Amino acid sequence: MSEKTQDTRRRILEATRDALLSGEGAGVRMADIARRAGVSRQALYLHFANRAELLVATTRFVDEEQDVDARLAASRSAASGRERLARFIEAWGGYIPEIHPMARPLLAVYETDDAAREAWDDRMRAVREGCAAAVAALETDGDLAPELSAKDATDLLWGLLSVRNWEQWRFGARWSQKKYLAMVQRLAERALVGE
Amino acid sequence: MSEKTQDTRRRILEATRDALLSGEGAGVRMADIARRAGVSRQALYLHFANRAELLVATTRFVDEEQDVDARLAASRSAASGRERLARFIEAWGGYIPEIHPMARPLLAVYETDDAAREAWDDRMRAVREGCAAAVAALETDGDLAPELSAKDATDLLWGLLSVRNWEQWRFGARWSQKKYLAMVQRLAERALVGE
DNA sequence: GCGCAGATTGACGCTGTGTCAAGCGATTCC
DNA sequence: GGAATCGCTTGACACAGCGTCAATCTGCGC
Repeated sequence: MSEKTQDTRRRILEATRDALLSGEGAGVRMADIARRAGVSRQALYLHFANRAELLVATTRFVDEEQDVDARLAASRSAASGRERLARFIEAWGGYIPEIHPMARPLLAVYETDDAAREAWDDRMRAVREGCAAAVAALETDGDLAPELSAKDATDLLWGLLSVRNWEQWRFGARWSQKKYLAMVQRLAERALVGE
Repeated sequence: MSEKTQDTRRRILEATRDALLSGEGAGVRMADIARRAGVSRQALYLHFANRAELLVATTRFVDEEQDVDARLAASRSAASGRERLARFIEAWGGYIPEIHPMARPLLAVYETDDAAREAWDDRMRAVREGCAAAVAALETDGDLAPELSAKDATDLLWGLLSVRNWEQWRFGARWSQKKYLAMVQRLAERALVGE
């Protein structure tokens, strides 16, 4: 891959990100992206096999820009399990709004597009690992509700922190981001921590 | 509308329901439905303006068959607020699996199709009313967590009981329907009821 | 100057939705 | 018994958007 290749590729990714962020939402077409990148529609296919792959690459690109790993890692330094849980929710819940514009079109084709599903599931598995780590920390402290297995607690938390739930509460119920975070914190605490 | 018209319409609705139930999922095409109904593809358009409208009509049709209103109403006879909450979760949570095959393709076009969004939102508003009633009953008993307003509690419950959450826990986490119900019951109790 | 990589251009195939016009059989109306 | 009407069929078509292909162009390394 030459420097030029990398440059074009980058421009395409930025164009995709910007197109998605510009509010068009799920209706962003390959032709739109190409125009925005100042490149022919066919050039997109020289760099990405199809639309799904391009979307996936774009989420990864944005993840790197935003340094999501570092954000999620921050919760690791928490002193207690309960604090770690809170820090993780804060980190992930605060990150959702940033990736949501990218996530939306991906979710829109989730059912019909194998590549999109694969990519989304892959990212969500990473979130689940974060959930599992927080639950493990709780368990170590003896703070995990005794009636919950670690697996069930992880899945419970994972579900609470889903992007779909964020959409539901943020837009369906019209909660502010701040309120969303506060409510989910409270909910997770009550759901996972033993009395 | 003649008897024959009604008959054809009914056959189309049944064919749509069956096609959706037969596992094809969201990928059911107009042509498939027509073939199954033993009718020309164009006949579908004589009865329904477009695909979304047909899907919407099918969910209504199934709702009537299943008598969803009666199911949800059953919770109304509960003696206490807490029992009413439990009965409502049981009724709605138990109904989701039945309508899910119909709901899936509707949700798939939710973003792009106004009619579908309208219809789905309408049905979900009905669920929210059920949530609000359960929360009101809790409040009357003085069992609602004091830090929650009735509205927030309603939205919280509404979110927990969303179809997306059911999908997440049922398929993402691979919980059984029984486990889903038990977990959501526990979660709702802890989330809404004051100590 | 040669050759190749990266990009462009323009055309095409495909799928699935929705539209249109002509026609056909059964029922109804007088 | 003929005409009008209704419900449906048949076959063709337009359109959007994705993905593909072949031919061509441009610029760089050597």
